[in-house]
Amino acid sequence: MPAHPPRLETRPVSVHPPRRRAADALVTSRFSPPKHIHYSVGIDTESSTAVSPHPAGPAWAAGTAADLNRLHERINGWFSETARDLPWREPACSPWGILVSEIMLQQTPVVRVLPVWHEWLKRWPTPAALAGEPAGEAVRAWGRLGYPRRALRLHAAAAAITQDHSGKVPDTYPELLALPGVGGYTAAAVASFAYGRRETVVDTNIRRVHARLISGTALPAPALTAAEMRLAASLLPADDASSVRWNAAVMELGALVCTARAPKCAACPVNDLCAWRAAGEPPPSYVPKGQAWHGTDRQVRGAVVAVLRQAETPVPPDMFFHEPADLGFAPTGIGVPLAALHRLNSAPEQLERALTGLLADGLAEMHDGGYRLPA
DNA sequence: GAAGCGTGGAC
DNA sequence: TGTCCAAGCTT
Repeated sequence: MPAHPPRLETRPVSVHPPRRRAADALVTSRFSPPKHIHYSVGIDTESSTAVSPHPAGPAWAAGTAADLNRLHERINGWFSETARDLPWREPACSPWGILVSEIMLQQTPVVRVLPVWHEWLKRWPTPAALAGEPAGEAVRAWGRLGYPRRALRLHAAAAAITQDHSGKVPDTYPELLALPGVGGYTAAAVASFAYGRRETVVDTNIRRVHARLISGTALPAPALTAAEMRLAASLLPADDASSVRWNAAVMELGALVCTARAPKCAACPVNDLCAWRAAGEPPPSYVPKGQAWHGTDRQVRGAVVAVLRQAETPVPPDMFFHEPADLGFAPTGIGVPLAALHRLNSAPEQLERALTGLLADGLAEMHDGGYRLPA
């Protein structure tokens, strides 16, 4: 059955912008609302599940324009007072800086990204600068952020931007989506935050806020659904500037207040409107399965990449399969990650799988009979 | 659609 | 200590 867009009822509503404090200058300047906002409120009239309240939810969720405006006012006001002064939110931050931040922030906490992001932008202030160096340098500079394939893809994205976009980060969703390592979330986030476009940004924070506030559930579904996208789109303010601010504000609310564990409902600007609270905070309907770590191939891969990051010359296979002490390595330099690798006591087959996988993924290559990061 | 992919802080 | 989880993407 062909998909078709839901019918939308729209009507303009004017709202006053929240008061602005001097301390929020950095944040509010990038996410500055217009003097008079005219929301064109979209209500999904065909897919009632998208915006319908939890049966026990408060009256606001009837989905009227006034209700939606209340949400916008409250959450935007909270954002003005509470938003963190992150460097990629500064008006002077380039689209490249924002793209780099979005890739680094995938599955990775802000506090760990900050120092690496600063070093990265200092060393490679433009996509062309990064594209001009070997991919292995990107993996090295990635440090211990995790998921080093992201570094590889960011390097590939820089090359694509340099070759196909004259060195300028593209400003439309489809062009961004075509870049390596850029999926639906990141494409929408860069188009919104770097270029001020009206895009429906949906990340894990926003999904969780919507799940609780609107749907009345403790957690969103295991995977992003079409209904969630429709809901997010229906909540998005109509004009570009307001939509950008709303995207950032809801994400920040999920990151700081509406957290996965122990949400700080007392500090929430919309706690009286929350369907999940009104329903008595029912527990999640499913238990998310945590990722195993100890003893896994992933753990071995990580330890091997740590060795390659430290190595200045190709690493012979023997060094992975034998005790570093037996090979005469002091517990310094490359001896440190080697010792860590051997403490894992992984089976030779597991080590073999890790090395083979790294070669297949382009995170390692053979040179002079040894393994090294891609040159 | 499910599985695979890193890392370290918080509780 | 072990478990959970963080601005996802790719195959």
